[in-house]
Amino acid sequence: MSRPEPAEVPGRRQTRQRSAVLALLDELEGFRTAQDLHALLRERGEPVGLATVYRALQALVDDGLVDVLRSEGLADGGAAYRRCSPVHHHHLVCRSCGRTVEVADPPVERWAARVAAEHGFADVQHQLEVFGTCAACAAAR
Amino acid sequence: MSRPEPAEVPGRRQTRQRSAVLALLDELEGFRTAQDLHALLRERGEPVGLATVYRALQALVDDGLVDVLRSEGLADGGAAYRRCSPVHHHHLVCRSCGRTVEVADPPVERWAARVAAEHGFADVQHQLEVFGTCAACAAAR
DNA sequence: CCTGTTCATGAGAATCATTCTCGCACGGCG
DNA sequence: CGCCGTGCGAGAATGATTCTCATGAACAGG
Ligand SMILES: [Zn+2]
Ligand SMILES: [Zn+2]
Ligand SMILES: [Zn+2]
Ligand SMILES: [Zn+2]
Repeated sequence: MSRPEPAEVPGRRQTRQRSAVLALLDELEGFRTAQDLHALLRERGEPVGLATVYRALQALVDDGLVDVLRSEGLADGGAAYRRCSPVHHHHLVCRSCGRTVEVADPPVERWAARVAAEHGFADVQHQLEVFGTCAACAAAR
Repeated sequence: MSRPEPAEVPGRRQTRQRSAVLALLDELEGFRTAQDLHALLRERGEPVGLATVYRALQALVDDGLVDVLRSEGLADGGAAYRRCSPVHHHHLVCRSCGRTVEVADPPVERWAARVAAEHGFADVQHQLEVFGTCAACAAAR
């Protein structure tokens, strides 16, 4: 279905490893840790060094093609990555399988800016994530 | 001024170290890392083992007396802790000094529940933090 | 107050995700 | 085809947090 692959960013070389990481992320529905991705690539016969996976993910995050989640909602103690749309959005994440839905909430955007201004804060950013158990996982237990 | 110290939770022993950690948190305005707190206690002549600081903080978080922030907004790679009120709230945090204001946003509470329900998610939780530069830090640069 | 049981402490080792080091391979370009 | 600079990978290094385990303190009962 979705295979837009605007994976071309000037200054970055296109290598087998980087393409493999992005291709894998394109197929997965939810957030996955770097180590998960590394293991999956290895299983598929696309051997990529762990350090390279981290580097590729970092580059993708910098280029805005991938979102990173550090909250404790998922993964015991590691960051999780997901191929996301480049427009501002938030996530509704399944705690047990990682399945994720991108959601937008215009009201919270304004609210964050307003409350920050009221308290004299500048340079405002916000971070909003919703965690839960998806229907499939709820049924499977 | 504020010295309510409801530090009594059944099943937990009251020790010098635990009291010291909570007392220190009561005086600080913003989020601090475990290692920061450890160093501060040491400077004050209240020597507490680092492992104990971690254990005390964990207990306080479990008891709902302290909030923990894992986002990358503050502290390079570590969790930060703060004495917070026990009612549900969110944070407006200064990226540079850690100063924090507790804020409430009823609308987002309803929004989170609704959007989760629409997608078949149960057991919903949410997490919202706002980061910025406070007036004092903005002036100081 | 005295005493035993139980839980907390702390120094250091262990864990674990992530990053760094550095020699080697390869992409892109002339 | 051959160069230059970047990307790769294996393993070491880092850094926060947790674990281990022997010792010491809290607290209920007597
Ligand atoms: Zn699920
Ligand atoms: Zn937003
Ligand atoms: Zn500030
Ligand atoms: Zn809320």
